[in-house]
Amino acid sequence: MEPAREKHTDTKTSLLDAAERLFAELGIAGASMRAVTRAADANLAAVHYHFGSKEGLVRAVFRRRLTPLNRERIARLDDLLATGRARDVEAIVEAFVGPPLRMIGSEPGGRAFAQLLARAVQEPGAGSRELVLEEFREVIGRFAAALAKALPSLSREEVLWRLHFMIGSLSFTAGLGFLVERFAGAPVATGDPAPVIARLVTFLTGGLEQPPADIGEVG
Amino acid sequence: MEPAREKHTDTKTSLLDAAERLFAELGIAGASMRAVTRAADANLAAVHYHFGSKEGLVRAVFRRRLTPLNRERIARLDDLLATGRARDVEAIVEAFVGPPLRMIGSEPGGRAFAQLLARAVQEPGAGSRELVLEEFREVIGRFAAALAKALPSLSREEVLWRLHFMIGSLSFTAGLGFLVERFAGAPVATGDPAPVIARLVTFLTGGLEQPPADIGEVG
DNA sequence: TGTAGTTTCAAACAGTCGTTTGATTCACAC
DNA sequence: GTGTGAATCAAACGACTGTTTGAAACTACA
Repeated sequence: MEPAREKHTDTKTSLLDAAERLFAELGIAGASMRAVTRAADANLAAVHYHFGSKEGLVRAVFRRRLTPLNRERIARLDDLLATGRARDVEAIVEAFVGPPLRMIGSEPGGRAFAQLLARAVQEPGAGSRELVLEEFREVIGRFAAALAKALPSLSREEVLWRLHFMIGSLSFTAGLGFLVERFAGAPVATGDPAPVIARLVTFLTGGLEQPPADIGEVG
Repeated sequence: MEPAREKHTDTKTSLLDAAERLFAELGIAGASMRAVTRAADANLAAVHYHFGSKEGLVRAVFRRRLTPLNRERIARLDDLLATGRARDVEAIVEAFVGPPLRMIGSEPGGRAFAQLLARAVQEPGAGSRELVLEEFREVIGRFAAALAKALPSLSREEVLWRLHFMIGSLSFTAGLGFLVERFAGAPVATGDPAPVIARLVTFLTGGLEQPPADIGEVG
């Protein structure tokens, strides 16, 4: 009755790849299981056999990339702290935004997954938001603490807000380079994310290093 | 055969209000017309009578708020340019992010619409992305030009990228304050968006005023 | 070759989707 | 009253949704 544990992952990964791509293109709600299984050259019932339900497939798609991604972020942060660069804001920012943006250029389904991830945080239903937030909890906590130490003039609340703004820029950028493409005609260099990372790190570092905002006076 | 032009807007606005709320809560694909018409105390066929189709309803929901919102942004920018504050980056930023964030606190469905808008830019299908981008075209162009003049050390491409990052932070913030709420327990002051606006303006101004990123060296 | 267990398959399940229809009700001019 | 077009209504359309079923195909060990 129970499906095999870690054996023939052939159709399983085919389903994950197809789901990743179609979820990104059509949205989670918009990608039907028939479309996913057709794209994966698998039978309609294969999803329920391997993942139990559509929601199970969604969770598996996210976990496959999100867990190692956040592991890399934390490893990079640990490396910074171990080598005495705990006050290097730019390096901390790079450790946060670098891995996901590099994933876009390196791994095959990276771009699709980045789009999917950017949308999932705000997309309701399917429990994708809760899952993503749970996967992010440790990373957020670690980087918030690191930024608080690197920017001692900021209150903890201020640090969290700026981390929030930072995630916003990253999410928007990871999701699409469309805005620049669309409004500038600038041929965004797909494949090499290094310039985008450099620009984003510069921008975010400037914002993080600002003196605390004066929120006393209300217009 | 043709529906009346600008007459009984009663059920029409009821449908718009209900659709705005449900689209934000459940997503555009997730909110069925049956749910919308039930929430609006209207007949199922009312949507097709007044808006032609679900896509027509979606477009109407966006247009109702987006057009005056962008008009206000441009009016504020014009005011800045007319009063000799063309180099005041902080004021330009405020003119861009202030109106949508203030809308959240002031108008009844403002919060729902902000959520909806934040998602629509990245949500595929239903043509909502194209519609929103079209509504934003003029605003993006105007603010890109203004920022380019206020920040003469930046190339046009660099300005567009930073505007892109800026929109990302704004979109993420307008969509939800959930991150700060979730990870800090900080009771985000709903109703009064002034502190959030002040924090965001400070952050973005710091990022915009950074010297150009060195994208020559690739790690 | 026999048999147990994993995986795949076609077919159907009940339910929901957006849309359409044709009749009915309503407001208002004559 | 009569007539006219806007507005609302219940009911149904075909298509599509996620899920379930039970049999068939396949693999591997005896």
